[in-house]
Amino acid sequence: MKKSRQNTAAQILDSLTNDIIQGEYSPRQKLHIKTLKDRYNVGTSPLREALSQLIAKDLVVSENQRGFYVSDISINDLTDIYQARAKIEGLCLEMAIQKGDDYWESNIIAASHRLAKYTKSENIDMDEWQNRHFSFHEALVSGCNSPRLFQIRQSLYEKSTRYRNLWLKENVTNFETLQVNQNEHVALMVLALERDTKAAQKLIEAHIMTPVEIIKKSLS
Amino acid sequence: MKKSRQNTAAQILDSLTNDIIQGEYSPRQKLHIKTLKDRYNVGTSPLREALSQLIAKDLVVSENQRGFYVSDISINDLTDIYQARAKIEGLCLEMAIQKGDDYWESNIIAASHRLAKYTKSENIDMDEWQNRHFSFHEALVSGCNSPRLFQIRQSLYEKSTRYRNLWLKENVTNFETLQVNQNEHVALMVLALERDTKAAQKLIEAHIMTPVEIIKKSLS
DNA sequence: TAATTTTAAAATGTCGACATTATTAAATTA
DNA sequence: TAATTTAATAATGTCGACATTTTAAAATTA
Repeated sequence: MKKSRQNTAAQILDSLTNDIIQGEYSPRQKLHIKTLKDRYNVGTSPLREALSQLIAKDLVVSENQRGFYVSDISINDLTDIYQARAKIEGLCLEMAIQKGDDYWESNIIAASHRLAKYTKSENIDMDEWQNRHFSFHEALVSGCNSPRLFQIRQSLYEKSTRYRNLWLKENVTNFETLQVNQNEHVALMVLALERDTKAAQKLIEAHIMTPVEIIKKSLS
Repeated sequence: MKKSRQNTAAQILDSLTNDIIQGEYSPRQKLHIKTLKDRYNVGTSPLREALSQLIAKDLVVSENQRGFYVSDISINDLTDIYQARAKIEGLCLEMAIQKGDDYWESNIIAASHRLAKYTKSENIDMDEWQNRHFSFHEALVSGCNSPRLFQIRQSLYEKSTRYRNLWLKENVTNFETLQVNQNEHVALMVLALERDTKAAQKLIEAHIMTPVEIIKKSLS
């Protein structure tokens, strides 16, 4: 019956990571061993191994003999994460523009087209939009060719997503914002293809920082 | 008898991290559960929890049912890590120069003095020199005020240290290099105090990349 | 009543045992 | 002899049990 190539610890790490990022658990919430064992149907060891990795990922904190808690959030941390993310994305973009080849260019054009088409359409499914949005930004930086920077980028994206989701719980994305945003996407593509490093970097940083003020307000 | 405020998993994580970075274990070396249990005098759970965190830190890799291995090294990874580190250090320095106050300035001057004095001295203990060198660079970026970037910086530093140590196993640092290097340190201080962001950034990136070529050769 | 101490309950962290899977060695076959 | 199959040995990953510590509740004292 055991078919999954993953071990229990890895599986539960995925589930927990997801549940925390999706806001299934609240900041500072206690993560009782017993409760989690029942919920995910696992034993002590793999569960604690997964929690250990979440500590390394800063999504969980622990105190000796006092168990595990979901990491706290704060305005300062929100700003710091988005700021760091903006800078890293700028770095990746810089390197991508330096090294990007014809395939890099064409992938950007393709991803941009898919995003633009969907943003203009009538009934927008936010999940699908997120996918296309994500793909576009990935296409932009995909030429950067630095596994480590990409890993850092991914890790920061994960953390920022958690903040965004905690916010989306109470707010609905409005469609005007999407359109305004879309102008920036087109501009980004143009700057990247023109290899205008400085301008592209400046714009991507601003673009990423856009939601910060909105999220800030909803956290107060 | 139990006095340490840390649990076993945290203690062994420290030991293992250290041993891997110091080159106690070789790249790709198998980490047998049984052997480690005996060596560090611990049970299965805390050991596996520590190994789980090391996986998240990229110092260890694992395959289901095939155990744990020390992460492999490669020329590509070496270059990537140092490159990323140089860029991140540049970012931190940029922010530090923007935000640094009088205390930041004075700390740089102080750390620079301690490093310069020791570099000129006759019998140099490399550990002490490393400390002062580390402190100087920390002083430079300490005004940056971004916990997340600092964390990334620390993590990359750890990884690069491993490469450096694998190299130092066979080589002895020569004292001329230290003197040449020292000129750059002074230059860095001056540029930082003059708030010349661009020049300081450029120099720190080059400074960090210096050892790459040397390590590259010794890994071939 | 408020503060402190004592007692009871719950939760954490560690261990060794065990089932499952991988690896090595021996035996069999071509 | 080389390749394959079978048997044995070893290692991994998971579980539940248990000792230790923390937390909550009850009892005691001032």
